[in-house]
Amino acid sequence: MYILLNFLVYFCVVKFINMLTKAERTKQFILETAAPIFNQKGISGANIDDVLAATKLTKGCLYGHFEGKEDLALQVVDFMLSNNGEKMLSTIGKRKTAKAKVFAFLDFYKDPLNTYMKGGCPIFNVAVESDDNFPAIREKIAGVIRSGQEIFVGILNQGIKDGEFSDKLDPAVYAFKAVAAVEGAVIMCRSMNTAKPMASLIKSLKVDLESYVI
Amino acid sequence: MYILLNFLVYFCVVKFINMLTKAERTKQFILETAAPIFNQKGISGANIDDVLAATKLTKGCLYGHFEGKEDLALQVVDFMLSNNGEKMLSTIGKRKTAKAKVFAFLDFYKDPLNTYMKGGCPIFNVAVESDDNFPAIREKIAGVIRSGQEIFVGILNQGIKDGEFSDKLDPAVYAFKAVAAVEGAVIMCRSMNTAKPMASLIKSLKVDLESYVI
DNA sequence: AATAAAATATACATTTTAGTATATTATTAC
DNA sequence: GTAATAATATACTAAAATGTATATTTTATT
Repeated sequence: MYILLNFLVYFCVVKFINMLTKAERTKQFILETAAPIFNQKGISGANIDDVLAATKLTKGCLYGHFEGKEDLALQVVDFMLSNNGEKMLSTIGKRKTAKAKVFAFLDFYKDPLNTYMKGGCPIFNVAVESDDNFPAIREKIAGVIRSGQEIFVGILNQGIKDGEFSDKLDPAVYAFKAVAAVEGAVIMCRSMNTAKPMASLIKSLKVDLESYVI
Repeated sequence: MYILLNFLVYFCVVKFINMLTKAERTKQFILETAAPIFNQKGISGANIDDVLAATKLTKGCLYGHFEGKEDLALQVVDFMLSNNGEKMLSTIGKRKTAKAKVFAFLDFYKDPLNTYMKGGCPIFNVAVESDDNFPAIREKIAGVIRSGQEIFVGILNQGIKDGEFSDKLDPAVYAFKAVAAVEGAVIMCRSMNTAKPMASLIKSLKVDLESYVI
């Protein structure tokens, strides 16, 4: 009788609800909470005590899940990157045509002062900090940028193949330019504390692409 | 006789050569040496001992010239910004036409792996780190970006006035796009450890402008 | 319900970094 | 040339950050 009850409780609470053990959930919670701290303060600027204060956990707990600050930083970066990737893919995935996908990508950046994760784009934030200091992380970021470019180029190529775009369009050049511009703009807008120039930039990048629409 | 000699030595060594007192030169030397450290490691990542090691000076000396790390960081940022501004203005100033000025600006960024100051563009490096953490510095950067945009827009407007460009060109939009793209590209290239995409980007931005040339 | 294993809390130790007091040396101006 | 002043060096203190040992509590399984 009691055994059955306990099993039920265990099943409902632990397994059925999310299939995650307590420890796994705690670790995930730490990563989720630490991510915006690292994204805002940077890897060097963020510190363990910030994370402990935000999570209201203790050192014993944190060090039970992570070997140290370096390990935490690395996993936080991984978390931010996969998080960002998911969000971007789902944004683009909702659209059918190549043009719609590109437009959705551009619109993703329309509000640089209120990024989905506080502190701006994690990819570029980490890119700037890691290029000279953290070679392992730099390589990780490089991989993300490269694969992002590949996806973007793939979309444009598909557009050409489908007759959406003229073959005068150079996918690699447009993809690089669009990402560079929009990300550079995020940084400029955040510094100047205004989203205004971003709107015209996105419009302009759309016009550029439109000029290749058949 | 000795008085004359001393006066001569003083005049030649201290005044004639550079008009700077020893202390002023030391301070300048500290700023010059600290700048690339801060530019590479960031404000949070850089520390006093790094600067002491690089300058081979001692704490007593450094704290004689700066109130503390915060003061040093602030003055290093100022140094980097004015340094960058001078370099850019001299680059642009050498050119006569608006088109040549813009092209010179773009070419300034052609080698993102070997920036004139180690660590990439100081403006954007500091912009990324300061946007959430150092409001005073953020405002300083914002001012530099704004005045940079004004200068760029001024050049384009002059170009329109002089009949170099069609008045279909929107100076504010092009200026913002060019800076955002080229700076975003610096970050991407540095992360991926290749300057290659930058070349096509610059070419593309030049082609964009050419389309407005009358 | 009981127990082993895992997760978390507490208190402490270590390391790193920033900052200061004082002594020494060099510079400047007479 | 010398005295006053400023610059620099040395040795120490203070604070902040990371990391650890151990105790306690919670979770997961029977």
